[in-house]
Amino acid sequence: MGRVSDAKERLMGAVRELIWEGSYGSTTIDQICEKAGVKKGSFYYFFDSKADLAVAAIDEEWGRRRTELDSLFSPTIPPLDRLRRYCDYCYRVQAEIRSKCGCVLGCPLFSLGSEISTQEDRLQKRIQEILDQKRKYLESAIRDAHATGVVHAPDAAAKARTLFAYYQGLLTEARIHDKLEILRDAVRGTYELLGVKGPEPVPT
Amino acid sequence: MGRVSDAKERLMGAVRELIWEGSYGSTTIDQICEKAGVKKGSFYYFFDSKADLAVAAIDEEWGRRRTELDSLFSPTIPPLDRLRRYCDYCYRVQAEIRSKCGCVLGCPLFSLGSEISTQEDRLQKRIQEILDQKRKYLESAIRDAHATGVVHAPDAAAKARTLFAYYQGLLTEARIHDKLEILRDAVRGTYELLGVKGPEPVPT
DNA sequence: AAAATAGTTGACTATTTGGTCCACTTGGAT
DNA sequence: ATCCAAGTGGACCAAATAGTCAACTATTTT
Repeated sequence: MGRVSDAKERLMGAVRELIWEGSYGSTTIDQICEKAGVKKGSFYYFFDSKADLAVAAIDEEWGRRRTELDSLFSPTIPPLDRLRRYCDYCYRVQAEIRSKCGCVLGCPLFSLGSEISTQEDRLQKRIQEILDQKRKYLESAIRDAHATGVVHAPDAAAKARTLFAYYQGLLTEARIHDKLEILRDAVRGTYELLGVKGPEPVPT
Repeated sequence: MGRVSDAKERLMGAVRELIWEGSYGSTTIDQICEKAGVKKGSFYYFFDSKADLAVAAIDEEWGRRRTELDSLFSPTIPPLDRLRRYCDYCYRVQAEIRSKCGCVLGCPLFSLGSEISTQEDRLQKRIQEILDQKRKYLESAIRDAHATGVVHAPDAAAKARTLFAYYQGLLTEARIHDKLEILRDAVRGTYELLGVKGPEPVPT
């Protein structure tokens, strides 16, 4: 009933782009509204604040990403292949964003989480939760790899933390140096970190 | 000749603290001036802008840090010990900052570099340079470790990039989750990543 | 067609912010 | 002692910013 609108979605899209391309602190509500083609009155009709919008925008995006990760990390795929394909996926995502906006932008959640760690409690909590969920994908892949005997990782959770820190570090380095090629190391680094026996697969 | 002052130093100290505890985008010139006990007129007497001050503040701090790193990574120390001691050092620094301001804050350069990657070109360049220099410490330790035969790392530069990404990822995770204990993994992760043969030393 | 609901608009306010200006003060060199 | 370079203070400005509000419009329900 009543009028219908996609202004809410446009606002979420706008804030995602602005934060990812720039930063949370440097994007203003006016900018968000302009990019979304929405007046401030409507902004405050849908959201209480920038932080409120950011939480909603992140949740929406995570819903989409999760289904992609679910398929990348499907238990039907050999565990090491999951990791290899995840590295490829990250590379492709970054390559795409670079060709679209001219810069490598890294992981939006990690950058945002780092930026606002001491501010915006609600937002921070949500980011922590999502990052924890992302790490779970690695953890189960590593556990399966251990069970298969292809790597030695009796403590899959610990290895996953290590691998996750490495991935996020790499992605952030790619952002800081605006260099896509940095991500080319991901597969090799993964294999080294996991101590994979046997020849490394050819990079794709 | 003329009047003397440490206002410049106070401003650099203030901006460092504010950016580290919060973020670049969220710290205003007014805040910096207040924290430093300096009026805006004096601010603009010494610096052109927030970015200009940030560059100066970073350079000054790097000068101090470098001498500490030089001693930590002294070639007279066995290469793996250098890395172990560096991990300890990072832990101590973070523990200290936490007891001082209540939060784990991670690596200020890395967080800042990620935040402003698409803005503030001059500042960004400087951060890239310093991060590159920091990585060199790891690189030479790894090269020495390879020469000693204690690890197999024919491409020391590549290994250093991997290890550096891991460290920075870990530090940023510690900031995001405000958990010091995350850093406890650093030594183990280092050994796994380098594929160190032999028993891991007891954690300190 | 009327009423109720959902969303839009633009004008408005108050505050914060970056930045300027210049008279003034302070301390060292002569 | 006095001159003058180095540094200070604070008033002031314009723009940017967050946030409010009431009148208005469009769509669905009855």
